[in-house]
Amino acid sequence: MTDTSHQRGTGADLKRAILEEARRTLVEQGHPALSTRKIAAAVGCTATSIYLHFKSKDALVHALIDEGFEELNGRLEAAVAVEGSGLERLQRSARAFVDFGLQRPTYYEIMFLLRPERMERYPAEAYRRARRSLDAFAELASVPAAEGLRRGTIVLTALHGLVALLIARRIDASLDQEALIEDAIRSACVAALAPHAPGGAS
Amino acid sequence: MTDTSHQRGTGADLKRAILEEARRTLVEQGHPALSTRKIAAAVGCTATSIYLHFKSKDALVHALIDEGFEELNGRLEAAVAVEGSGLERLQRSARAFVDFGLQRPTYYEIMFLLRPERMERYPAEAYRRARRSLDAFAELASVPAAEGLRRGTIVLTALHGLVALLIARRIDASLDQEALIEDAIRSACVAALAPHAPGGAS
DNA sequence: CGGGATTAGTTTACAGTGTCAACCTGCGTT
DNA sequence: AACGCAGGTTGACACTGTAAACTAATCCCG
Repeated sequence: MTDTSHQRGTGADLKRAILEEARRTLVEQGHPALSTRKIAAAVGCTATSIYLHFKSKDALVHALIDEGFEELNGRLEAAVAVEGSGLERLQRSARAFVDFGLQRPTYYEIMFLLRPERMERYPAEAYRRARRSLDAFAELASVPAAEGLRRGTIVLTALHGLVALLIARRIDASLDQEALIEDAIRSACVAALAPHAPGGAS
Repeated sequence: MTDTSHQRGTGADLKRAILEEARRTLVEQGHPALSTRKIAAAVGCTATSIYLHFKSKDALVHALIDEGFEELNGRLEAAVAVEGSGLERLQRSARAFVDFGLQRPTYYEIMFLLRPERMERYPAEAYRRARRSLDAFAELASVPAAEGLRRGTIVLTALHGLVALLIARRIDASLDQEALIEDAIRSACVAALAPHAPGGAS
């Protein structure tokens, strides 16, 4: 028998199992329900074993954050790829961003709603990947070209506010949610591509 | 001696002291640093004594949330009161909202960044007061009148996203923050007062 | 084939957290 | 004087993340 009672597979199997269980808990019960002990119990190991495969609980969450950005970036790339005017593509990207947030609220939470200064440093290289959504908006909103980053950031903040308040159920229930989203996206995107607002110099 | 060693004042004094200490901790160290035991130690009572004056830790946080909304509403009312065109007043209100968030980030956190479903029910009556900021925006943005609530909500979401990402330091550091805020506010407010976007029927 | 070194787990323990139940204590009232 | 109660305490429970020390199996090398 290769089965030695403890040690499932090479040990990388346990890591996979931990990650899977963490993902399931995240999706089904949200980030605050993530507990090393609960994961360990579900997976059949002790809580401390998790630390053999992840430096800390935060590191485990980072892995899930990466998954989230992978999916989000995929959606954004797909949205940008479709033909259309600049405004159309920007709007489609925005819609993809919002849809991701509403369809994967628990992922959105760990990706955008967690205060980063309360977590261990998210590795710089991963952080760069996390910024790709912003880059997408910046590129599409580069009407005066030099202002792409600012315009893109403004679009991102508007969308983030929309998603954050929707997820938190802080939006008046009497509003038609779909109409609200449509309208908010249109406002943000049109403003981003507007020629140039008067008042600011340079 | 009226001093009976334990029992400071009528007991309402202790409640005040607890609230003060909680406020100080919140402002100086943020919401996650709020701990019943730490507050108790600082105030000179036991952790459980807090529960004589507050139903739960959440109830204590609710009290702080109320304080926050009191200040925010005051600022908004002051901003609206100043004379000017509708756009000007809307922009000033928006600016007041953003300034509040940046100057009182820890208050902003418990008011808007905490997932409400994870807290005990915030009393309905208090919740109404919390909505006054939205009402302010809705009133100012009531260009087609019937759409005031939607337009106001969109302004609120845009501002919230801006503040949330600024507080979380998720905004590219190379951007001029002041210019970003100005631009974001202008975009949101102008869009809110735009005559009517084409495309949507009715 | 024998024997360290390494790997992958475990047990135990620590320092926290919010909160509940039981107990005590001194004051005001009847 | 006795009662009751408001306001406090002690101690406990069930959690949390994680560090230290220990154990058992495997791998590689001489």
